[in-house]
Amino acid sequence: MPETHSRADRLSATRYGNRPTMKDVAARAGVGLKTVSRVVNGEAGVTAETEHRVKEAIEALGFRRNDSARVLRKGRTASIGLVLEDLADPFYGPLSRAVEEVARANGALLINGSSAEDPEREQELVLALCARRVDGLVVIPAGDDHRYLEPELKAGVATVFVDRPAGRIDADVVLSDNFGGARDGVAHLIGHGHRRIGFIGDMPRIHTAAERLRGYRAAMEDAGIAVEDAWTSLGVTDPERVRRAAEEMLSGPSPVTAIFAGNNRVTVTVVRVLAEHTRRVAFVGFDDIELADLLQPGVTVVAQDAAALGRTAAERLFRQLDGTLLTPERIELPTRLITRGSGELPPAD
Amino acid sequence: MPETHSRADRLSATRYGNRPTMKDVAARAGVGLKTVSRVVNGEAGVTAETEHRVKEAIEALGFRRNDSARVLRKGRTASIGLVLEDLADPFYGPLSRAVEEVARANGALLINGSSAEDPEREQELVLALCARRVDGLVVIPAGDDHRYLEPELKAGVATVFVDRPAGRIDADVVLSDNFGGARDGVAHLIGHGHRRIGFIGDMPRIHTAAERLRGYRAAMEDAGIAVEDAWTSLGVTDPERVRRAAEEMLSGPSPVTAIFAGNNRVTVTVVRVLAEHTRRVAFVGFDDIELADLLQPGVTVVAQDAAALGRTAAERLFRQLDGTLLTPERIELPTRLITRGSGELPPAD
DNA sequence: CTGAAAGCGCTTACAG
DNA sequence: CTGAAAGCGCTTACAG
Repeated sequence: MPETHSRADRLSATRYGNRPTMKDVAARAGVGLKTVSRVVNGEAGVTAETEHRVKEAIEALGFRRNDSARVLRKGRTASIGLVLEDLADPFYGPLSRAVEEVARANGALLINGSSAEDPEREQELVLALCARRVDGLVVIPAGDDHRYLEPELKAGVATVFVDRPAGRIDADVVLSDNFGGARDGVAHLIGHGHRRIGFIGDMPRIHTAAERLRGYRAAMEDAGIAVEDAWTSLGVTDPERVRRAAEEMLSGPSPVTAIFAGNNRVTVTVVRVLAEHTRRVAFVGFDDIELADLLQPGVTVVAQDAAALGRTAAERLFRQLDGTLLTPERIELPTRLITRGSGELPPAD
Repeated sequence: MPETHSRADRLSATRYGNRPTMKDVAARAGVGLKTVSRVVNGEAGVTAETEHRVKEAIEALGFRRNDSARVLRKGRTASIGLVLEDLADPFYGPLSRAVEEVARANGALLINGSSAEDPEREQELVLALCARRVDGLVVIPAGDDHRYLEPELKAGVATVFVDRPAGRIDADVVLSDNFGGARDGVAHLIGHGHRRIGFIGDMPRIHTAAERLRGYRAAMEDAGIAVEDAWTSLGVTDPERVRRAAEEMLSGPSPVTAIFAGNNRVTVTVVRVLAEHTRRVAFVGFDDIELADLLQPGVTVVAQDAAALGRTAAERLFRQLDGTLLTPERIELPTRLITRGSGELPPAD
């Protein structure tokens, strides 16, 4: 029969303080502290009879080892921190899950936090994680100066940056080929006859946004097309701003005939604007989005592999912790152009 | 000038053990341990001069308080655990983020884990979190027997279940009105003239799947329609199974004229199948999905508010920790029918 | 096979 | 205003 306890019961007990400890178990089983420790940790050198008595005491008291205390003594916490921009962004779901799986395979738990694209909040979070003595850190940085991490790195906190590089420190980084992906995507539009192509991206201080813009410019230059100021727009990716940017590019005397979107948030809004638009405008977006194949036309994208970014970063993190890895590296993962229709539309004029 | 340290340097230092401690700071500043503690924690009663000296020592040594040690002494860890099915599922992104925001507002960090819909893995994760002495737990359960949590609840670990109820224990739970939402969605199809309506859902052991099926049956019964066996299909939500289920319902001598999907994973696949289908089939899905408004026709859904689920649960968790909350409750959040076209199609015959 | 002592890095309770 | 001692719940190193 399961006993039931009212919440009042639970609270009357000063929480946490009155949980049974190894000392309580030892007293009840009539053995020494170290013997309990041996049984709890499955160490050898305990007679079956003693072990049995200890296990009974553990069961009877509802003992559960306090890993906080263990950690203090052992040095490693078996936990890693993941700092990203926004847990709610679909791009980070598969990335987080991949990091978690690698952590799990290495016996570690994952502490997660969103920086909300705020450098101060990033630093606050990272340092809170360091204070908890996480063994390692996977960081999608919001800021561009990470010298605040120097003492931590020196103290041995493993660190890998993902999606964007670290600023002003030497650290491992795993990212997508943002430049090449954007260049290919824009070249694809040019290949389909477009010359007036717009670029709408995230804030220029964000590394991926800057790189993708650079890719756009490179493709245009390769084709000998001079980019007009009115064709590029960088800024926050909220729907209102992106919508305005798209509508401006699409109006006026010589509107763009194609748009390249700098990330998934931008894509969602631009696709909406284009759906309301009468003239057909070609479109390619960076990042794949769900159901992109079912829209009319299907949405052509430059896809990056978010899970692979997370997996690669986490694996490097644990290799740092093993001591296998000695030199910080920059790893670039390829992107993939997926053609579905929107990027293959010819210019409307 | 930022110094740079090779990874080898960092590793040669026995990690973690050789971080400066308060004792080191005290020695360097020529003060007692308690004085350092006072400065670090911003407590009153330290002269400006002493404080200054301590701060200099902290800076020089790169001291960062070890919160693991602090936690051991204080009792509360200022961290909460969130166990969900799959971090990569877009339904859980906004939910996690909402839990994180509430945690942050209460000064707590979030430890995150995926159960992968496996009851054993859920238990393993939950107990690992308890061993870390998280202050509270937000659980989207995979299993249906949570008696293993009894000792933890008794010890004062705050706990709130979300999306699905706890099994065999008395605990707070926050969920959507799965029954009512599904019933309304199916009634909507019936209102548009459908009588042969299919239901494709998740595994029947999952509470939400069972409730939504019950809602489907209730709507059919209210309309006096006898449900044929071939019209319902429950099981894993991977694309192959769902596709097969949909195709079977749509073929044969008297196919369904409408389909109700039990969750977002099912919706994505069914919408794909219907897009390939020549005959027009009406559709309503449980859970909203991105870009649903841009498909042809727009996808009518029964939307639940994932962020509200997370926020409500986390807020209750902290109210438990305050001692404000005394009786476990079941909170049901309403769903909302969003009509976009697919659910308003008339029967094809 | 078993256990007493010391210590991990902090905070608490107390004394000066 | 300041600090020495004890203790949080474990593990480590050692002795029997």
